[in-house]
Order: sequence, then structure tokens, then C-alpha cells
Amino acid sequence: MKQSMNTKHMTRKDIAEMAGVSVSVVSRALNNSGYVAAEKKAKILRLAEEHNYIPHPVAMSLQQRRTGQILYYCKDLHNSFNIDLYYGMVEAARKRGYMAMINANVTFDHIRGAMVDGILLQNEFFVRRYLETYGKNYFLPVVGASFGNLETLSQSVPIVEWDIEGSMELLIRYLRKRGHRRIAYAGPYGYQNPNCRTVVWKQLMEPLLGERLRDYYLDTSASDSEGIMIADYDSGATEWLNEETYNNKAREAIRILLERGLEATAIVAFNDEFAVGLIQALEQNGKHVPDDISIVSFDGSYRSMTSVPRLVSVGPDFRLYGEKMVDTLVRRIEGQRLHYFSRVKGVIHEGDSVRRLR
Amino acid sequence: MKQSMNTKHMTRKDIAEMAGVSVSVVSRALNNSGYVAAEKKAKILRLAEEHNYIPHPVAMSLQQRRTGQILYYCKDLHNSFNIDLYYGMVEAARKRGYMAMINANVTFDHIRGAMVDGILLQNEFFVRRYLETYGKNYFLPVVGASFGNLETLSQSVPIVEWDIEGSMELLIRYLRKRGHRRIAYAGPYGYQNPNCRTVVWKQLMEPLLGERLRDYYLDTSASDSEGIMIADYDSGATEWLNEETYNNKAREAIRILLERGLEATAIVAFNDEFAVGLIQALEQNGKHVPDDISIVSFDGSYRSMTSVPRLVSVGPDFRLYGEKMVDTLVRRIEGQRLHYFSRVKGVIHEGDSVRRLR
DNA sequence: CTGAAAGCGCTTACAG
DNA sequence: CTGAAAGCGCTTACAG
Repeated sequence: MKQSMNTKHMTRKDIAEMAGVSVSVVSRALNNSGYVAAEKKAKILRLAEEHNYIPHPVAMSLQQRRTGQILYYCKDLHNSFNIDLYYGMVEAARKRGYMAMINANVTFDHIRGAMVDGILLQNEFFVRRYLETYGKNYFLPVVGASFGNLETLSQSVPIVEWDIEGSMELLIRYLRKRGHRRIAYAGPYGYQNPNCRTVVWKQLMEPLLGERLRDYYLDTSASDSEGIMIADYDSGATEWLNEETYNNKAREAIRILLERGLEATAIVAFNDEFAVGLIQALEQNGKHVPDDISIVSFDGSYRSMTSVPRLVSVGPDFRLYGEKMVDTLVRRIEGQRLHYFSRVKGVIHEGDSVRRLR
Repeated sequence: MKQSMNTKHMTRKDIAEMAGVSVSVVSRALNNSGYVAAEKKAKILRLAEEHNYIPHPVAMSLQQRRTGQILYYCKDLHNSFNIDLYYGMVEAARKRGYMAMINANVTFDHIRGAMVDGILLQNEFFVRRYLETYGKNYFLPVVGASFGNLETLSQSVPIVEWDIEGSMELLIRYLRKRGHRRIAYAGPYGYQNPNCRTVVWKQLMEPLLGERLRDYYLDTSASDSEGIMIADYDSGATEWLNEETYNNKAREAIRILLERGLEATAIVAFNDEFAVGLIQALEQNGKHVPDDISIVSFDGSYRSMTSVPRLVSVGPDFRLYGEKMVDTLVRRIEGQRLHYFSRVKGVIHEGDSVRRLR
């Protein structure tokens, strides 16, 4: 073992010397490109094999101006949505000859040193931050994921958006088909917050709930709330809502629900983590899902499948979503035509968290 | 925006020409090494700044024979234990001038192309597989995590082990201090399986349970069981137990518990995921944790903190564990002395899943 | 079919 | 203090 440690890495030059040819020939043989006399080729391949020659990826990259690696910059690895998306990316990247890796380093600074051909950004938040820092003067192909919060993002970063609006419609329709009419919404942001879920829920439920609309909006933004997303964004402190926050807010939502004595038959939850929190809080108050109340949520992540009961959740097809992101990035890297904005629909991931009322 | 896209990447040569000096001088100025006339240095730095010059990481790596990147090879990203460990690694790596990334690609093949200085392996399983494939003839510094299943691993890969044996002792002692004596164990492997948890639990509980020992071992290995770990290892099919499996097995464990009419006051769970499954299964059977029965588990992961109730769980100090792994790898990379085997103790992560009996 | 040569972008003794 | 030169490991026209 020891000797293998100290063995200097073989190079093509070494092989060339052993085979009595030039480096060019070795390269051609190994890369299977250009002419090489059959017997020499065989000999070279044999020698390489015997001596465990491994090409030096860094040298190849320098010469080819291509690392073959892409990076998914994602901080919140405890949220399984992000992981599911990553798995989708890995597969799509592999098919296109790239290796997809995750980086969760704290600052963007590290990214300058990253030996990658492009970067996939976790959400609009990081796209914006990227544009304000490295994006300004450092050209590296970048593609962002987005979840319906498209403010006025610069056009310079291609975006692949999961259609939150359509997804909310799917959830409401799903519930209505099963007889639900009094459908509450629970999420981390306030009633006036212009985020997509809030806006669309209000729009769709207004006709059903009328002036009770506001009551059915379980606003948990009271304490710290109202967009840590934004507060944080300026302070640079915490990054994004985490599960603990979701849990607390979910508990708060249930408190409000019970306090108001709402006769909601179903709740739409901000995301799977939030939904899990709701279920737990309900359980603690002696209410069972879906017998006493139904729950649906956004994400369709692994989390929704492993929750008890399994969640009815709307989410992107992760394989497709990952594929679109990677495809867009690779096109950008390889200088092909691409869409600066594309969209992935949501699909219902079936579960057992909804009761049929009729 | 468009022009920035097509702007060719600046090189030191470009800066040199603009500044009217040689590339060497530019390099010295930028790297802040060696002599450079003060004014020239200033000019060079200004030019670099103005033209958004960014060093080419690949070229630097080739020359320095160092990428500054390390890879955490980990497939099971849905298990928060692995994520917690990664976060620990990121921090430790940063301190030592490395960037830690995650790779979850399906095959090891990709690893040859990875532009990294070393690799951290998720567990003994991958260490073994690594040794049998690339490890055989490809020298790249590698360090493995291990959870008490040290079979006869070759000495060539340094191992940082989480002390499972001591951790089991901590759990049992924790429970005993609170008056528990009838402590069951629930995990995925069979009663005869020589894994560390099983062995140590039997050893510690034998004096307390006597001939009822076997009853208190909730063996869920019946169906597919008895080490997918091993079956899989040969087939190369599925990789490792996943959460869904844990959930099913947890349900099975509770079924056995109830069927046997055990008067267990506490259960030690294989890991946090398993424990969460147990809680849910108990809840479905009208039993509450910790009022009716207490649960403790292994991992001490993020999952244990966000479960309801929060789990009492024994796990490594992730910062320390990540640090030891990274430190060992970096030493190996940099040719310093290192321990081929080191150990991290478990610590109790407090929670609300244990009831005090006295 | 083969090999010397130039080059990818950077570094670092070394002679001036 | 400066710059030409050699080199990191590989590729690829191009002249033979």
C-alpha cells in the first residue's frame, strides 16, 4: 500500500517512453482519435492498463477548456425538495457528459475557485444575490430555479420556473372534486405578502369564502415572520426558512385555526415540511388527518411520501425539472440557443391525507 | 449582457500587455509574492480590477498540483445524518483552504474525472467497494466514515469511526438513570446479525432481561431484511436502506411489540429515521411517546430535533466528526502524519421522547 | 502513420 | 526589481 501512495502519477510521457513512441501517439491511442499503427496502439493500451495510468483531469480540462462538471449551489440540504431536484439533475447531467455536484458553502466567494463549467442556483433569492455580486463581472454560465416569485429579475440569468400558480389551481381543484369548499391556507407569509401562493389562493377562494376569506388565511407571519426571506436577504444572516421555523409556524397556524373555530375541511400547506408540521400539531390537539381535516401541500418531495399519512402534494416532476435546468445550463455552456425562461408544470403526487367528502 | 457573454476570459497575458510588463510580473503582483515595483503593482491591480480579471482555477490547479477541492461521496442525501456530517465537513474544509462538495452520482467511474484532491466516503460499504474498484490501482487520497462495522477493512484507507458501542452504552445508561429496565431494541437487522448495535444491546440487556432478552429484540428482518446492506452489496442494485424501508420496518417492529404484549417502557431505535417511524406507528395504535413508551435513537441528526416529540438521540458532534474526517484527508493529501483509525464519541442530544419513571 | 511544436493559463527558479 | 524560459499534463493541427 505504501508504495502505491508514493508512486508518482503516471503521465502520457511515461507511457510514451516505455512504448518507444512520442506523446502524440500515446494521446491518439488513448483517445482513440487519429491514426495510430494497430500494434503500437495495442501496446500503448496494454502499458497504460498495466501501469494503472489514469488521465489527469485537470490537464485535460485546461486544454479542452471544459471541466465537465456543474455545480448545484444549494444551502438548504435538509429540505428534501432540493435533494429530489438534485437527483434529477445528476441523471440529466450524466446523460450529457457532465457530473453534477452540490456545494453548500456559506459564501459565493468560493465559487470563483470552483472548477466547474456552470452553476445551478437553488432559487430566485440566490439568483438575485448572484447577480449583485459575482454575476456582475464574472462570466460563468448560470441557471436559476424559481418558484413563482419572479420579481424583476434581470434577463441575464435563464430561469426554469415551477408553475406555482397552476399548482395551486390543481390543489384546489383536487380538493373541490372531493367535496371540499372551506379550504384554508397556511404558510409563513402574511396576508398582504405578494407571494404567488397567497395571491392565487385568495383569488381562487374568494368566490367560495366571500368575506370569510381572510379568516381562512392562517397568517403565521406575526412574530418574526413577514419574509425572513427579505429581512435575511439584506442582513445576510440566516438564509432561508428552515424546518424548525416551519414547525413553529405550523403549530401557530393550528392554534389560529382552533382559536377561530373555523370549520375548514381542508388546509393547503405552503410546502411539505409545513404540512408535516400541521399534521403533528393537529395530532397533538386530538385531530386526525384526514379523518378530521384534510391536508394538501406543495413540493411533492420525498418528504411527502414518507410522512404519515402520505401527503397529497403538488410538485414538479423532479426528473423533468432537473433535466430542464441542466439542459438549459448545458446549452448556455455550449453556446446553443436556449430559452431564458421556461416552466415546469406541477403534478399531483398522490397520498392519503385527503378525505373524500362526497 | 450579451457582450459580457462573449467577452473572452481575461488572462494574465492580457493584463501584462496592458500594463506593459511581463506575465511574471503580473503573476507576482496578483499573488502578492516576490518583488514588484510598487507603482507597477498598483497599476496591475487596478487593471485587473477594472477588467474583472478572474484567475483561471484550472490553470492554477495544474501548475500547483492542487485543486483545493474535496468530495464527499454520498448517495443517501435524504438521510439528514449525512447532511449534518457534510455541513461539518464544509466548515472544517473551509478553514483548511478546501472547498467540500457532495457527489451522489451513481457509479464510481465518474470519480476518475473529478477534479478533486481527495474523497470522503460515506460509510464502510463504500470504502470496501472503493478498495475493490478504483482504490486498487488509482491513487487518490481517501478517508472513510464508519459506524462500528469495521470488518476486516484493508489498512489502506484511513477510517474515522463513530463509536457505536459507547453510544449504545450512553443510551442504556440514560434510560436506566430514568428508571427504565425493560428496554427493547428495534432495528432492521436480525437477532443473529453481527452488527455492533445488536451485539452491544444484547450484551448490556442480558443481565436485565435474562431469558426474555430475545423477546425484547424487535426483529424486523423477516421479509426482505437480513442486511439489504449485504444483499445489495453483491448485486449492486439498491444501495442502502432508505427511509421507506425504515418506515415499514418500524411499523413491523411495533406490530411485534404489541403482538408479544411486551411491557417495554422504552425502545432503542436503530437511527432517527427508524425512531420517527416508531413514533408514528405507535401513534396510530393509540400509544403516545413518551407518555406510554419512551424512545431513544442513534444519529442525533437534524431529523431528531425536528421530530415531534424531539428525540433523545445519541450522535457524534457533527462539527467534530466532519473536522476529523477532513483533517485526516487533508493530512493525507498534504503528506503529513496521520492516524489510520480514529474515533469520535457519541453525545446525547436532548429531547422530549423519554419519560422519567422515577 | 509519426513526432516536433505550439498552446491551454498559470508559476517559479534564475540570470540579468 | 524584471522577464525569458521551462514546466504542470494534455491536445491537435501540421510538416514530414
